[in-house]
Amino acid sequence: MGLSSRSAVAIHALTMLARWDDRSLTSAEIADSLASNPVLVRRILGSLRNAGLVLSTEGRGGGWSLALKPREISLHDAYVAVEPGPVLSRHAHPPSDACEVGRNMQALLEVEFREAEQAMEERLGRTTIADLVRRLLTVERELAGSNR
Amino acid sequence: MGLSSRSAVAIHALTMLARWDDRSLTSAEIADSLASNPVLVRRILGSLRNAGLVLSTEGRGGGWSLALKPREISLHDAYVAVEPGPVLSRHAHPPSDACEVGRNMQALLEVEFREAEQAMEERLGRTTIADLVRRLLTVERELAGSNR
DNA sequence: CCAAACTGTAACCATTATGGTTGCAGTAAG
DNA sequence: CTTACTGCAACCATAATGGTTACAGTTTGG
Repeated sequence: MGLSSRSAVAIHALTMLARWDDRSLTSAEIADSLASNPVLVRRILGSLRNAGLVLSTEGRGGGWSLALKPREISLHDAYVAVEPGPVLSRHAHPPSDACEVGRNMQALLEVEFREAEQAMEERLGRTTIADLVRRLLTVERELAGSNR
Repeated sequence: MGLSSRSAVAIHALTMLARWDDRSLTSAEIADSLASNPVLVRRILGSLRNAGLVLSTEGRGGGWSLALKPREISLHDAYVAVEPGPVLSRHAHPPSDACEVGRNMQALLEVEFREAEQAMEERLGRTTIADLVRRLLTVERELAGSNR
């Protein structure tokens, strides 16, 4: 399949925090929306907090809120905060040094893969959480109109 | 980590086939260069054959060769031939339909992730196996020169 | 005709990542 | 002092991955 769904969860959570930024949300509320569970949400929001994207407060009435404005958080920010490794995996083992191809392939591939990943990340950086909230509200408004 | 290393193996193998395109290579030779084993190589080359990139001949003296010219095979071709799923994973479960964010997030993310993946694939499509062989030979030539 | 050298597959294994879950300590508010 | 949170360790089931063995089928060379 590919990477984990952590990026999807992170972006989902950030969008919720931006959508209801007048109050703080609990990990249980976010887990409900994700049809997941609070511990998983806290794990991922913990990574986002380490990256300085969200804040958490403990104790009763605590919860999570954005540390930055929605327009200051890109999908790329969420992605790098929660996704550890590279998208395109390199050789499992270093290839044979005895082979002309083997001893050069890693370096050649490293360049190609890195640039391909950067292209993807650059594209992710073009959309912000604010963009998602705006589109979200547009869709909801149109739905409300058609249900009149 | 991320995706499998199948793309790396596939590109490695294609580069070997292009480098020594006067003869056919066996899965054992390619496995040697990869410091891996023949069965794994045959599995991946099998995918490349299904994609029409390589040919195999059975029996004694058999092996693998390119079905196209090296300049007609891009890294993207190898990537799509061996990599099944998308790079960026979507939600593990469909989110809650009761939540305003939940019921819209999948569609919004689908657009963003797809475009990001396309940016990556577009970049992979810009390099061909012929490019890799050329760079490979350049490096080897320089090494030979400095060892004089 | 037979042995050697290949591909093609199925089956299996160990390791790892992932999502999910339980349990519990710590903290803050009412 | 109880309630409602976060924080975190521990654990589980599942799936993907790379690796390996085994063996049937195919082609060539002697």
